[in-house]
Amino acid sequence: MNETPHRYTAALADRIENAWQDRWEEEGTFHAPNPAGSLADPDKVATFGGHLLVLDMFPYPSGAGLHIGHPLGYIATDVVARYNRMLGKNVLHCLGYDAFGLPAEQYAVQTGQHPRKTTEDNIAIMKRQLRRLGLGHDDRRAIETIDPDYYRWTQWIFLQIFNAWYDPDAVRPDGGRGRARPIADLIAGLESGERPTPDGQPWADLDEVERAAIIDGHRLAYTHEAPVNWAPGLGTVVSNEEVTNEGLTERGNFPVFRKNLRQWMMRITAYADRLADDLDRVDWPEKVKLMQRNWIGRSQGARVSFPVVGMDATIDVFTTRPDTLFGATFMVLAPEHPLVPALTAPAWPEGTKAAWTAGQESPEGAVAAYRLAASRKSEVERQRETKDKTGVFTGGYAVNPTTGAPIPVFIADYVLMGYGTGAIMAVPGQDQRDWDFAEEFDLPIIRTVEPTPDHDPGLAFVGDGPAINSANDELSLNGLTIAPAKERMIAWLQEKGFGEGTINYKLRDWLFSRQRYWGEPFPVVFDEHGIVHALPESMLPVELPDVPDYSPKTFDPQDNSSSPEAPLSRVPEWVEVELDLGDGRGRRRFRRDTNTMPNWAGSCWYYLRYLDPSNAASFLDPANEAYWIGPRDTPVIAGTADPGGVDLYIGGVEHAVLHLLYARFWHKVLHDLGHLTSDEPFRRYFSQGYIQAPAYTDSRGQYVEAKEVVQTADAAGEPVFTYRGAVVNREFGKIGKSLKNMVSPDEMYAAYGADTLRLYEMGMGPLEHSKPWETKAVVGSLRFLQRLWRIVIDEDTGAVRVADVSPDDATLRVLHRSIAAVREDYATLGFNTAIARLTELNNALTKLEVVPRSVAEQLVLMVAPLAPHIAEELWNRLGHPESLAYAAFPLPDERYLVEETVTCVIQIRGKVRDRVEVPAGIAEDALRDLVMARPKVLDAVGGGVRTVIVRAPKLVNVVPL
RNA sequence: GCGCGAGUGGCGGAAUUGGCAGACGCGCCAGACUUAGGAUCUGGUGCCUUCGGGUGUGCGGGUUCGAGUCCCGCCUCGCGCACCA
Repeated sequence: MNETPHRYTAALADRIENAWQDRWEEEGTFHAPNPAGSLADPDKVATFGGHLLVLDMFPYPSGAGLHIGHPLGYIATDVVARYNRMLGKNVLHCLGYDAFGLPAEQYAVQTGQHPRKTTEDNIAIMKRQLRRLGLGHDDRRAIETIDPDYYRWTQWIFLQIFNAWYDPDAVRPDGGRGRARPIADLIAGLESGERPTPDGQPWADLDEVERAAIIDGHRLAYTHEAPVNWAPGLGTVVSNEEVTNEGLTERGNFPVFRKNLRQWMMRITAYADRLADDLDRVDWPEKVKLMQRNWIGRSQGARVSFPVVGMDATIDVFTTRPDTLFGATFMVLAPEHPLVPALTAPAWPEGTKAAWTAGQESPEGAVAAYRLAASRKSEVERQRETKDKTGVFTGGYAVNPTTGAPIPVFIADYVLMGYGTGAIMAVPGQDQRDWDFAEEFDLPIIRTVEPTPDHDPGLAFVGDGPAINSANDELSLNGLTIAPAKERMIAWLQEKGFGEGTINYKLRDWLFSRQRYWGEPFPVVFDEHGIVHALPESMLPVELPDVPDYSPKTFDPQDNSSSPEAPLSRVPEWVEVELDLGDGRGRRRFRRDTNTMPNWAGSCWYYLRYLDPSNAASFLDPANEAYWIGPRDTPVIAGTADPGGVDLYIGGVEHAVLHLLYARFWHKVLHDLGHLTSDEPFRRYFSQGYIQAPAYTDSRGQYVEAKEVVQTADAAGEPVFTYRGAVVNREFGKIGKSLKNMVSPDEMYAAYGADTLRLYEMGMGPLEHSKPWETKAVVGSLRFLQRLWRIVIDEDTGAVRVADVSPDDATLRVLHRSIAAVREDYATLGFNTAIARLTELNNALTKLEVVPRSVAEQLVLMVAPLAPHIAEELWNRLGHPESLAYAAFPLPDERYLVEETVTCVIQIRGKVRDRVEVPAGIAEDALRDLVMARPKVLDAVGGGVRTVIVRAPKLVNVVPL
């Protein structure tokens, strides 16, 4: 230790890193000036050559602190940010905290403290851990969603949405149709009679409650009584997006039941088309675009009405295959379908088959039993019992409009109430599910598409082919393939009034209220008629009151008879208020809403507040919006209109259909209402991989503490892992408490320093890949920094050891090739290859007796985005008192990028057999002559030459006869 | 089942338009320094080999002077969706 007192060690790194972090903070090194508002510095803005907004996903401060997987994306954005500052751009990079929500509340309940206390404690821990990483954040913009100055604007945005409706006919600036408009426009239209009321009654004749119902039926945020996802074990309802495909809550894995409750909804379905279409205008991973498209689930088809026999009613279905309507031999309704009771016949009609009755005396008994059984099943059970078709006959019949034939109507749980109309026309010939049901219940099967000759006669035919058995007196589809047959059928349905072409979506409206304490209160009140009133802006924020007990009322997770109880309902003095809403009606008594917003609310717009964090007059100054995220002249996707938005958003793929969809929706509403020039929030999104760490299971399959596992090798040299003497099994998985494989960044800071950790995480492999963490490999990154240090600093004396000499030609070539490659790699997020190139240069300089100052300085500048502290320190010791944060990134000199001579590879029959140094500009003929005279070539072509391929100057391939 | 992505040394991973496979790092081997080394430094390291060479990018075919890269057919793994009408 003593012999090299100035070696770069973890201890030295610790001193250097802390010192630079202090200096950056004192000098406000990473403060990005705004064009307008409280952070404005227009003169400084003008000094930059362009601007860049890089964004990390909004972190949630967990109680456990960070693990080494968390910083991966933060380091990557920091490298991009630092690199772009060195290119002369005004770079905005900051980080705030998403602090409302379930986990904080659960942690608070567990520890018996107020969620504000635990949340703030957790933020403090996370801030310390992240500061130690040396991220170049503008700390003036570190917002927190729980801050009333922030959620005041979350509530304000909610009111914007509440006070808006979607006008599908309004023309947008981009020429498309459909946009949000102020609700006042709708009311004015209703008042003037320009817009009729739904049932045609004059507006003036309606009472207050009736009017409110009509208006609320159009609002983009509305309360609605409908089946929602109720999780008794969590004590709250959750959105569709928060239910896993196993029918469990994303948080906590609690069973979810459908329950009719009045809840806040967001009319995201109004934006379904734009949310799907505009994916074409953003630069996102195809995989994530696909996930959103699947979630929106747009499908083209037709709505068809089937008259019910003996009733003045129709069963409406949605189908993507109207061309197969002639083959519809029965219908199936979801058990919950509202028409079921009316359809159910008093007695089994003539022709009822035994299999249709489930052994019951009457249709009523059969239907009731089946509906009861279906209602008792949780989502999990319904998902699990796939394939086996069950159902019962209602005793009712509907008429196939093409044939006039009565067809039986069944209920079955393979038809879901939540999709389409909750009813289907069953076409067993062309749909395997219907085929299975038809076989099970002995129903007729009519093929209406000619199957291919090799098609299994025991299966439905879903492929394309000519229509058969598809004609009546007015219409014949026979011979047509699917696409024209659909067209013809839709035209006929429309003409006859039986249906029309339509588009169906899987996307449902967004359930927006939660029965929890730790969230934003709704900025609304209800009057004595139950009518919702928005609070005037002057009453914002509606602060979250203290409650005697903030823990949610939870129930047995399986108890679907329970109902949610919001903690805010425990403070009647807060709930019951007397207010003057400024509507000219004076002080009146109201009830506040005891629900709170989901934590998606705060994270739906945080990136907007980053742009103008302390604006008290507005959520965001338009000048700041236009500057940072306004649409660009050069579109991010060629051939489309640039949507504007964040330049680079890096984060995990887990929010592909949650946060990323919700944020796009809010952004579009705010755009429609004229608050934003951009119409997408994130013009470029990059999905990072995960860091996985080894986890170990013992003989019982239990996870054991990974830190205590010892690795040895058996006789064959294969690794063996033992825990307290017992052999354990290694696997790789997500880092965390559950797998007992936590690795904290604090451990890495202590053992190696932050720069080493940064370098290691960026060097592991492509950012988008998931890759295994290996603590023992981190030393490679430390060695890199030690060599870098040694290039500049004498390890014995601590003196700067570079010399003011001119670099030799070979060194200049390595240097400039590195500069060109590293620039390219930084621009494309290829950090692992950038590090490889820097390592090569570093190793080349290590071998020099005398290191030229100019080369060392350029290396230091190039390393700076990755390992900023050591770079700043070396830059400083090299005699530059200013921070290198805004120093110009090295430029490659073209002269050193072209080689004078290159190694030409000589292949014989495609195999490398010889090499020769040739001038880079050698002519093809000269090279051929030179190569053909080589002894190895002469040996090989004794029998004559078939052909010679010359790719001057790098390759010649000689093919002998 | 449908869709998407990926398979390269012991490991993580590199390879413009098809043109020297394995950059860079870990590990491993040898050496230096050292009382010591799980520090640091230097060199080596795909596999096989009779040391000439042979062989090699999941498997099988194809195109080409030449294929990790392009085409066809499989296999395996990962992710997403899934009774979506």
